[in-house]
Amino acid sequence: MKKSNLESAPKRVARIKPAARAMAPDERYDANVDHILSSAAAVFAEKSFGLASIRDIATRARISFPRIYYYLRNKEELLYLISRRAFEQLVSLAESRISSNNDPEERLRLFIRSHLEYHMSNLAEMKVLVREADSLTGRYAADITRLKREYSRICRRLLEGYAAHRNKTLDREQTRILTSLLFGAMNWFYTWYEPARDYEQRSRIMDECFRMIAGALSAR
Amino acid sequence: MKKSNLESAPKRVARIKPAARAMAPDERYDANVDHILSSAAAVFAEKSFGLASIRDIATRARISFPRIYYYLRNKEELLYLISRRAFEQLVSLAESRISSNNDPEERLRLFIRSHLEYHMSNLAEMKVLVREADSLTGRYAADITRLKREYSRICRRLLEGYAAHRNKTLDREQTRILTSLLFGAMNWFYTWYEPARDYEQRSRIMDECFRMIAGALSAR
DNA sequence: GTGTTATCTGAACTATCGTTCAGAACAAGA
DNA sequence: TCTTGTTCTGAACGATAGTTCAGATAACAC
Repeated sequence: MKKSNLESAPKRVARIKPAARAMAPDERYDANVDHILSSAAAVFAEKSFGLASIRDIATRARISFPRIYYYLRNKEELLYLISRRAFEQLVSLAESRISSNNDPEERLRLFIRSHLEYHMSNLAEMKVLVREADSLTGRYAADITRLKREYSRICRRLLEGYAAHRNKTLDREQTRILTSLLFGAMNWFYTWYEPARDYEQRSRIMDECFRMIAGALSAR
Repeated sequence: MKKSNLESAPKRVARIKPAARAMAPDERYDANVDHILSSAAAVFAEKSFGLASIRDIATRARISFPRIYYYLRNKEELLYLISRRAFEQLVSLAESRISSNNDPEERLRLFIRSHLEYHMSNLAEMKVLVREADSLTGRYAADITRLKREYSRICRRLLEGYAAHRNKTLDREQTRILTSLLFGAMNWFYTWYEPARDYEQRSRIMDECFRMIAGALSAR
């Protein structure tokens, strides 16, 4: 049985940890892919995609390097799957959070919290997502671009909703600019966040971020 | 005569374009280094540091690849000098802009304008600066970190000055967080700026950016 | 047990990388 | 023209990259 991750998902048996004994075959296969992907994310985050080697990733994952090719097609697919997973998780996390509330202000705030919380607990993945945004090519790139646009649209809608709620009118350009500025502010996060120092500031950070984008609507 | 770019600057003769005939030897040497560095910046911006090869850079610069080693020590030094130049230019541009004004609000606005204008006219360099921030090692890395801190401190000071001017008190944490959010918003710029589409929006973008950070101080 | 299929790995292949170097080409002063 | 030092390049180096594959090993059905 072989891998083909762009279209469908194959399933088979393996084990990376002896502990993972009691799993069903499919679960183990998925767990192995997971383990490889998170190791790859860590290595890509540390050395960047271009400077990281398959052998580095295998070492970090504590497996032999040809084993990676049993589960994944090639190096680019590693990056693709890391990115896809991250975006899918971001989208579904955001959607589940904002669905619980109807107040436009609260919805925007929840989106920011959702994005930053995911960022804080998935620093390696986010670093990869942000830095390697255009290291993918062809269908891989197209696929990720689509997801990114989807995610971005959620944010833009929330911003529009919040503006309307405050009786401010934003034209297309303003909405686009403000959305980009907000994503910039949030995506820069991994460059300065140090868990040991900043963990207790988490909600303050999220508040400041909301306050900032909210404030951008004040003076008009 | 040889190169040594961490400490002092060497000088000698060469010519990359026949046009650059009338230059003095030192000027030509510097012009050649410049030409190599800006070609390297373009290639690093396009393919990332890790994926770009010396041969790619030489091709882009239309020179033979060993020639790069006549002027520069190694690949890392290319990245180092690109980064150092960019930061030095950013610092001196910002300083010359804000020195012309004493109003705290205008000074902050001028800093933002300065940063974004530089960004807009040096997209490749900024992309490299932002993405390859930690691809340097040892003294190279230490040197750039120092410059970055210096530049960042300028911004922080301006933010503090502006807050004081509006009778808001910011504690250390808030200042740090807001500075980081502002830099994030600005440094994300290269990911969405398309000259053909956005050139006319330049000052609007800078205004929105200022309004955003100014607005962050409003609601307290 | 045997057979079958899924899983894994050592070894090897080719390409390309960063870097070096011996010497060619060139410029300039004598 | 000859000399001297600077500038440039073709060719080559060792290292390491991504990837493949034949065969070893393990898992399971019978």
